[in-house]
Amino acid sequence: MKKSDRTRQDILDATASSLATVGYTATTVKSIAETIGMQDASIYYHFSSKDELVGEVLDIGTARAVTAVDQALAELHDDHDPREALRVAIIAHAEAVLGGGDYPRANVRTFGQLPPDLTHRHRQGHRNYGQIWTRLIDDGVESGALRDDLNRSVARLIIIGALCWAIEWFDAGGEVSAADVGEHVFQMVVNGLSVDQLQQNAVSV
Amino acid sequence: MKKSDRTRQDILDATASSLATVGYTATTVKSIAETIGMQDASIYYHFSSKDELVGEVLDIGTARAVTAVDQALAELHDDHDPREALRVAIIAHAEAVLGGGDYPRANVRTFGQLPPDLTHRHRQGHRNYGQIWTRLIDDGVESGALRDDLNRSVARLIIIGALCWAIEWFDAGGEVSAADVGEHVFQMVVNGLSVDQLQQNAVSV
DNA sequence: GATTAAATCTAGTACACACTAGAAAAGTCA
DNA sequence: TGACTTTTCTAGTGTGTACTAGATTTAATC
Repeated sequence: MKKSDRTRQDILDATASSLATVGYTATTVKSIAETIGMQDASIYYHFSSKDELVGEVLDIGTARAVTAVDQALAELHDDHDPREALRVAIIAHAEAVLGGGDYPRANVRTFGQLPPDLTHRHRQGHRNYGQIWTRLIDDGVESGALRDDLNRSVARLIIIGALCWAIEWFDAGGEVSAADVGEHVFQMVVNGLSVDQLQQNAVSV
Repeated sequence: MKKSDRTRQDILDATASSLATVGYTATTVKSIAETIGMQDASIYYHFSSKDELVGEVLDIGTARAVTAVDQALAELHDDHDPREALRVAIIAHAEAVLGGGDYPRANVRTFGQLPPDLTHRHRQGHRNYGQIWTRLIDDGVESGALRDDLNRSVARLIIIGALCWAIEWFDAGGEVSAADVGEHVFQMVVNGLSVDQLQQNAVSV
């Protein structure tokens, strides 16, 4: 029993790592097996198919991303500014997807290249994740902290998109940290790049 | 001679359409041939390999995106606000990639799922495209219109990322147009979502 | 209309892939 | 140690892929 669980975990880890770095197609059962020093056929003792294995990795990935954001939000004070909640969530997402483990990265990296079955399987998970952000934006608008003249759904997708796409260019070993990327996204989408009156005053004070 | 050119164009079009909708792996030589009513082997009379064909499609895609943005910028007045240039470029990009033809869409859609050779082949094209945006941001910062406290490279990549990822959720038949998405990205990253003093004044006037 | 060139097709090859069947090995426990 | 279970391996199958060779048809030219 113990042996099986450990091997199973090794397979999941190797798959997550491969998906996160080379994507779905280049992640072959054979390459996974080689990574952990097994024959490819042995994988099928633990998982009935490649897609079941990949599906499980992606499930773990979404769960971890949700947990990371939820946890960050839970640490806020009760009377926080809605913008601060957005900031905390954005940075948590950035750290989970860019700096975190292979599982959330595998999720974002393989988005758009999965076979229809797997895409469908994770639709609900993505919807749940989206709802966290929907609530954050709704809170901001309804409290008067965020503008009400933009389409909230579009705004939500733009924020998530900016964060997800960062996986394509982010360099884990570079000078810019995952949290830095999150902070930049927050500064841009909430405060804006423009030098406006408020900010000019703030600087001159 | 004429026949060959037309067939060649049909192959390119079918490939662009397939890449834009189902991605690189699901775009097979056989499926391309079926789309235009040919045998798969006949493709090889016009192109020496799948990747040469795909490469040509992607070249056309980048060229069209660059042209779209350049053209939009060329129509600006000489004494335009740097923010207006950014706005025009963002909307042009959004329309080219979301509302435009299959070629630019194929580019974004297949990003991150191409074999190494093809990725390398297009690195220079992407770099050139990025420089357009680098200049736009530099102009904005140096003229004092945009904030100087953020990493310009990160800011550039976040803007492009938000636009590129939109391809994953944008619905061409929906209520929100490609230009709307561009306008939202501009409003968010330049003016920000936050209701600040300036905007409150503007509303109250 | 005959000759040549261009374009497409038929029929295959070779290979990588996910996956299977059954034998062999490794581990477990009396 | 010996019987049993769990795990892994060896050796394959079938399928889909990019791609090739050579015959065959279609179009252009004189």
